[in-house]
Amino acid sequence: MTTPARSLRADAARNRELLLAAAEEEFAERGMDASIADIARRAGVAKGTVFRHFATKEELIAAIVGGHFAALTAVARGLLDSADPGAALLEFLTVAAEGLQQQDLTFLQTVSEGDSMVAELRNRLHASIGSLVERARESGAVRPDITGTDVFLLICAPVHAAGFLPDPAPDLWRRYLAIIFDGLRAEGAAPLPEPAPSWP
Amino acid sequence: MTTPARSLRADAARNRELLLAAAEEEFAERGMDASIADIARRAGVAKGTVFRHFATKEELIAAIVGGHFAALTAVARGLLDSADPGAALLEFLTVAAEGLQQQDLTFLQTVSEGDSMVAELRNRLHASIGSLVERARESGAVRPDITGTDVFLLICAPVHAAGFLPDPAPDLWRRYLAIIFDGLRAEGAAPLPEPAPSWP
Amino acid sequence: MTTPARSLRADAARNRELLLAAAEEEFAERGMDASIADIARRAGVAKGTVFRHFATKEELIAAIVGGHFAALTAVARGLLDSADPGAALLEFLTVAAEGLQQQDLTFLQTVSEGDSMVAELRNRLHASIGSLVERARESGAVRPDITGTDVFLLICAPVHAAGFLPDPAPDLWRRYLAIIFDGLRAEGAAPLPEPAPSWP
Amino acid sequence: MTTPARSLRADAARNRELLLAAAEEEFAERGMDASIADIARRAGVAKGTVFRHFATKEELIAAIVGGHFAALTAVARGLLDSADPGAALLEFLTVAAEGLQQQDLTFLQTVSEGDSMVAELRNRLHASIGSLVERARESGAVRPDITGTDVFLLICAPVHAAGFLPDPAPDLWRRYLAIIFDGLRAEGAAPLPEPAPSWP
DNA sequence: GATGAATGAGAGTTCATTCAT
DNA sequence: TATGAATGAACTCTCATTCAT
Repeated sequence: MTTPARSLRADAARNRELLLAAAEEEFAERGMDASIADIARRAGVAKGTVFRHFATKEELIAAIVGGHFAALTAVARGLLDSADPGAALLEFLTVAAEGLQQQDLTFLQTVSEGDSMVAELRNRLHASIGSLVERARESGAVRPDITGTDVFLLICAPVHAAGFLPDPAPDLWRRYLAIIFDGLRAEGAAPLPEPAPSWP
Repeated sequence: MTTPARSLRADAARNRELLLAAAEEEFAERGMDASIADIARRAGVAKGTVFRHFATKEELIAAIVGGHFAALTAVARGLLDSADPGAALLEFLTVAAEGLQQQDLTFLQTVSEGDSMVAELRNRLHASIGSLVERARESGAVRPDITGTDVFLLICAPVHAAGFLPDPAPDLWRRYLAIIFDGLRAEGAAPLPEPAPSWP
Repeated sequence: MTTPARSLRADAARNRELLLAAAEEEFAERGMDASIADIARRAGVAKGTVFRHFATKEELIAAIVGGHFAALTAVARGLLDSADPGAALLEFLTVAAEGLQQQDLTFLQTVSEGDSMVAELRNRLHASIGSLVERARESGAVRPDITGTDVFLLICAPVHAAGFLPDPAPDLWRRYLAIIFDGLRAEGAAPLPEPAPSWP
Repeated sequence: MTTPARSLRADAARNRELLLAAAEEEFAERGMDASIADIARRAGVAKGTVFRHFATKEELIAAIVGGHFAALTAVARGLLDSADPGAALLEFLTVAAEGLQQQDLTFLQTVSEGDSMVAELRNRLHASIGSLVERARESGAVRPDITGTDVFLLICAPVHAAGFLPDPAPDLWRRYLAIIFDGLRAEGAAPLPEPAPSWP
């Protein structure tokens, strides 16, 4: 009963999602060496179809990274009116790490650094985190000299640390998130060296 | 006082050093995609010379990673009889990060994971860090449930975090080292979630 | 009656044939040192296209050798119901040598020794020759102690012998085939030294 | 007590022999892919020393092939005054095949085709075989239309035929030499097709 | 005379991308 | 629109050969 024109679009949309999912898995397993051919095979489409959806490999990577940024932005915004700002910030970092936990995809960020759409989504995420941190700071949950940029830069650290082990326990990153979050609180700690970085 | 009998070997040894330095720079700038051809060009030697010194690209990477591990082991050992164990641990993490600061080379570790020489050097570094942490723990400078493995895994975190900015201030990593080190101390902090990881 | 649905495949199939022909010529002229680049150039396609059709150089060689085996098997089978078994055997050896005559490709056999498809085709050829020889033996056309394996091993000898001359007359091999075939008949000859070899 | 000048020459001569032996073994095991480096290692000398004795790889191969030709020439000449010319010819072919038996080195002949020293030695061998065959022909031991060139071209055939089996019995070639030699006699056989080849 | 470090052309192979069907 | 065959540049690695020591 769907109109043919729509069914084609639906197919295309479905292919796009299949491709993004396949690409993410493939990048997770093979790192930057994941090939377009393997991604296409995993998604069950032909190589040419990948390029119909994403003109270059970089564009595909940008879509993945941008998707993550957008999802995290939604999470951050959803936590903005939480009653406990400190707990909200911890919750945000936890959810963010859970998304990364399966495999470290941080290397994709470097590749998509120049993409303007990604830059826009990254800015939005940064802004949302900024609000989250501001509330936490005002409530005394984190040091007064911690900024949203600091938190943004530290998101991946727990998963990344655990990833240095060949077969890390699936929840090991929670241990390092706890350590780092304690470092953000650190009641009575001395002021941090180096000024907070400015956002580009 | 120089040994003239080794003049040719001296040339070869010099080339080896030139190659290691060139490779490190090239990997830093280009990531895993650094090519042997570019490394050779930067070192001022022919492509074939790279393979005379390092039979495969992986062997070259292993030499770089192993060299870093060995250097850090020496640093850790030199700090073992320091009067202030807590300061010694911080000093170690600082020197380690300084070595990484130029650029993030952590992706090389993944490649050389299977190399037995690297594994041996990594084990030695891990053991030295273990001693450093044990002393710091006994002196009350760090949480009682922090292990050498924890510290080993966190070495790269400060530099890695700063690296998410396109043009980070050269000493920005010191800010994140301070945060993480505070998390390691965290007097009166609750016990960490997740047990400390075992070393493979 | 042609299948238009396969027009693209037809192009690919044509390239495959072009490549096999070019490879055969190139191997004949240059021996084992024939390069994929030269083969591609002679076939009028890009280097990458060679690898689309044959994943490795060995696979290409296996295709050539297997093709020859299959063609010879067809010849042998076609001669099985000939009225004169001795003449049929001679005809088979003649046709086989004609196929080799252009140039000696026997060195390719060594390379493809490990390939299972080639092994299968070689076994079939061996079996067909076995039948041909059995009939010739029963009819008294060849010595009683000659086996199919003997004949299989001697197929290339006439062409190979002629090939030791720099510019052999194009039909010189017929002279050596006549000599060897006479050796197979040799009425009243003494029994052969060494038992007939077993087929692996 | 040896003069230094002579001891050096003796060393050099010894190295030359070591190299030829090592090269022959290496070519037998690895075929044309035998590398100068492996030959040098097997001979226990440095790569540069190989090139002091043989300016190019082709020169080394020429020395091997030429050595075989010279040795066979000596054998042929030694058999020239044998009482039974037919047996002498068979003995020559047997000794020649025994030299090849260890491994097939015929592919080296192709490479050294252009070398003038090899050509000279090949001509001498051809001439000696010519005398051997002439006597056998006159004595009625071989067909009247068999020439020395025919025999020259057929020398390798027995070993080559046996070599098509993966693990031929060490004396299997004797079986094929018997067949071919029977073909050379073949009393009452029809005249051979194709005229005898002329020697270049 | 012997050594082995250096050279550099060229090998097989991979892969993002294009384009005819 | 989707396909997958074709492309060609780039890669790692090999090896005969040269030459400073």
